[in-house]
Amino acid sequence: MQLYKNQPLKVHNSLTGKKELFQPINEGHIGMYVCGPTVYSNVHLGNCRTFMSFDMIFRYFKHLGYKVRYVRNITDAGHLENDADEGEDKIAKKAKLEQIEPMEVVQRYTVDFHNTLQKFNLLPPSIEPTATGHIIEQIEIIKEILEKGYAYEVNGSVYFDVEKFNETHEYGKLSGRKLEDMIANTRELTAQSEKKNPQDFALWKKADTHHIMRWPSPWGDGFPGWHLECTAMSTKYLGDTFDIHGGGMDLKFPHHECEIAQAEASNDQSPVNYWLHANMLTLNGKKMSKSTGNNIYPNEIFSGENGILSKAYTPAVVRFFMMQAHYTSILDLSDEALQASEKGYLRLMEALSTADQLSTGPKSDFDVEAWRQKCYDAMNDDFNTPILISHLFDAVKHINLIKEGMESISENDKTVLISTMRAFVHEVLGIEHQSEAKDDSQALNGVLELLIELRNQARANKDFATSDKIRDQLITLGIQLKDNKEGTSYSIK
RNA sequence: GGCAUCGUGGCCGAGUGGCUAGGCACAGCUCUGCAAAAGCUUGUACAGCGGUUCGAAUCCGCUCGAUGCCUCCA
Repeated sequence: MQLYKNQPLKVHNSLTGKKELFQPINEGHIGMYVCGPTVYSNVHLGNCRTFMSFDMIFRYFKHLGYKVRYVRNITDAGHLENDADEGEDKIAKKAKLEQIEPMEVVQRYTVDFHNTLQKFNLLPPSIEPTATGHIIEQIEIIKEILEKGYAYEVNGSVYFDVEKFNETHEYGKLSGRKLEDMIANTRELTAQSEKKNPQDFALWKKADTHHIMRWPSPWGDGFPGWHLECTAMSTKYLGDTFDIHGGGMDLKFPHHECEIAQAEASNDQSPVNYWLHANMLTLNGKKMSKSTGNNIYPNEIFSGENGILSKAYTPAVVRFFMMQAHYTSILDLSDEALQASEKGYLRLMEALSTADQLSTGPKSDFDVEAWRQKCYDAMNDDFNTPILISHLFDAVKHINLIKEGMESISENDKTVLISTMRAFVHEVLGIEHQSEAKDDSQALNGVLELLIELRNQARANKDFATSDKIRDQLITLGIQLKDNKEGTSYSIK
């Protein structure tokens, strides 16, 4: 029996603003689309948070036994830089700036994107389609929308007619906006545009003579509008209506609003049942953004080379830090917060390895089954990872108590405890034990055994100068000696 | 200006009508040659002002403040 059958899951649906019981269109199967990055520069940490949140969601679905088709696109064309007429896409601009091919830009930053996500232990999506690989599909959708009368062509560009669409549909339902309000608010400026209304958005843009990224179309050479690719790729791989669409909060309007409009205009059905939005990561209380310069790159955190943090943090620590906040909450990154997370992370990892060595008794002093269900309850409540983690720490406490001989656990409960801990920490949260000085374990282990023996001899001889020297020197190397009743062990940070 | 979200103890961060989330830091205790690690114990916080209620941090209103979107952004 699949887990999902007895673990009812609630998700916060941005479309209704409510937590709803999640029910996939096809039992046991989930189609999920998440807006991926535009690959015109390195991913910053804020991007990573969003993808990490959906990675956790993807992982939990899989853990529950669902078969998930997870589509996350790569935007390698089409995002307009400026308004209307001077429209130029970011990738073309960057390519011109660096005097290289647009596809070189795309390649470089796609590789960076994959490398970074891999460090953060993100699972690859099932399909990672590119915008440039789906130009034909996008053109087809434009044709459909034109046929239905929700778009118009001007000088080789095609625009979506928002006002017309709004007569029969509800533009703004996702972001809680009303078209009348928007019109009332934009009366100033924005004249001399090709668009009938400022709210209209491009489905296809004419490429001027020196525009490098261009494709032929029924309306002349040009390139697709930036909302269209997601409609094309999501419906192609997941169907006209699919279960989940995710993305960053900042994409809610206009991007996702436009996706809904395009899909409804072309095939008259609401494309998505559950819209999920991940909230922003802030730095010094401000949103991280490439354009304002308020950002930090993942590699700067891993290396410690940045002007913001006091030290380096491993990807696992950063991931744990992010998992300690709910995905729908704004999270502020700071050195203090990362330090606190690092300690908590180490304690959790430590408990995970001591759990294996726990000796068992005839009965358990703690209700492992009830605890296990609490972990599921937390995740079933809109993927509440902070609560899950609080329960994991509850288990940490018991593990340590059992180790100290103050509580006991039965063989069976121990097995459940360990497998549940592992499942949630590794499988669902995607947190692995990463330590910097790990790989040379064989030799290092022997050396440490020797040092521990020498130290204990010194202690026996009351030569504390020597024993303390060994202990203190090791701690500066990140190796912690731990004296228990059974002897001395160590852990590497 | 419009729309939206939010304001929780020293810090981070859950929760949401009555039943002290959790992490980190701090303090005391146990352990220790001294420590560290680990364990135990302690913290009555919910922006302000009104209102609803037997009861609100949690619901409603207002005020103040923050953030996001309204132009490309995860």
